Amino acid sequence: MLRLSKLTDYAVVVLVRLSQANPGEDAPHTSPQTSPGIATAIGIPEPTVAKVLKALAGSGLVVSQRGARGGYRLARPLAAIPVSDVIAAIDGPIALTACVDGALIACETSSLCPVAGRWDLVNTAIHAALSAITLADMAESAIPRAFRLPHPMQAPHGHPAHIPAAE
Amino acid sequence: MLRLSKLTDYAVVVLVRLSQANPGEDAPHTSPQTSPGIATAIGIPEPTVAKVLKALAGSGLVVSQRGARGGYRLARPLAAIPVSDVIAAIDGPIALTACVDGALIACETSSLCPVAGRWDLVNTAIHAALSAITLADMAESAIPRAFRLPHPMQAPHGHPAHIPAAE
DNA sequence: CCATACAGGACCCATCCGGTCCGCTATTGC
DNA sequence: GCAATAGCGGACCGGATGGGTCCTGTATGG
Repeated sequence: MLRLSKLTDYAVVVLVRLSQANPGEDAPHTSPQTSPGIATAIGIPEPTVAKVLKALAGSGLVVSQRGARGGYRLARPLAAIPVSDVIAAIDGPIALTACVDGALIACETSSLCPVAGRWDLVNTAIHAALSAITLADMAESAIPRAFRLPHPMQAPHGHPAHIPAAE
Repeated sequence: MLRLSKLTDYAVVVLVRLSQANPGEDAPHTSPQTSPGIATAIGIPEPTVAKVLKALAGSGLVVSQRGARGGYRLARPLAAIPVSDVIAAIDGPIALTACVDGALIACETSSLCPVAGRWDLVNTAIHAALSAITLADMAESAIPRAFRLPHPMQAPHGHPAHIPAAE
């Protein structure tokens, strides 16, 4: 459950990649990265990357430069991008059910609304949890696990830490 | 995004309903409620309610009594049931992406795994947030809003507080 | 003026989920 | 002991959603 779209996952990868080739976020004169370039770098089909980038640009997470020598650039450093923003950019606003607060019209029509509880209570909690985690936190594991401090968490499992080597 | 299934919503309604006709949880001699009875009470098709009840019973949230005069009863009071349990019972374990920790085989095969971040970080945070909210918290709004204490939360909007009157 | 690269659509297909139905088993009451 | 009740477990189907692709337009730089 709570399945978030694969696109969101891609978005994180794209944003991290964007930050990697953008050493100085305060240096906007860095040449932007093209979507085909990013696609080949991270091993995701280009149209999909383009779609993700478009959504990201629409939400203001990245800035786009049209025309030749155009491309995308991070609008904010990773540390200033909570995952909630990424999710909202790709999958739409964070809401667990359709009957959150905008669907009261549908609730009015049916005399007995099957909603017994305030799901927005849950929504708020989830949004808060998601806002507390930034992309910088998630990107921390993108570096080889061997170089990371031994955390008291579970042993290394899964995630071969996305290798952008096959560029 | 973060769409949780309608079934989960139903599960909450069913559980709340179960608690309503179970005034004393410490009195197990109360006659259980049948799924068709609950279905007509809350206005949800019986097969669907039955499916929800089955999943709930499988996860131990409710106890079932087979045979004639059988039915379902709450295994725990609402205050002891976090929403995370309900979600896990209906929608399966709480995990945002398919590549959480069991899909490392698929990650090994592809040389470049599109996962740049540790989503389980997010998963853990969400699980914690969801575990902190119990059904009792959500059921609080099932009673008429006018009778509730003035909370510093947002103004009353949506959710006509599920009316089980059309029984 | 042309090549590049984003913008914004439409579009198709696989998958999943909500919903229904069937036969089976267990228990109670007559 | 029989029959009715009610949960159990599965299969099954249709609609909706999302992942993925493609095409046309537009803006920019050489």
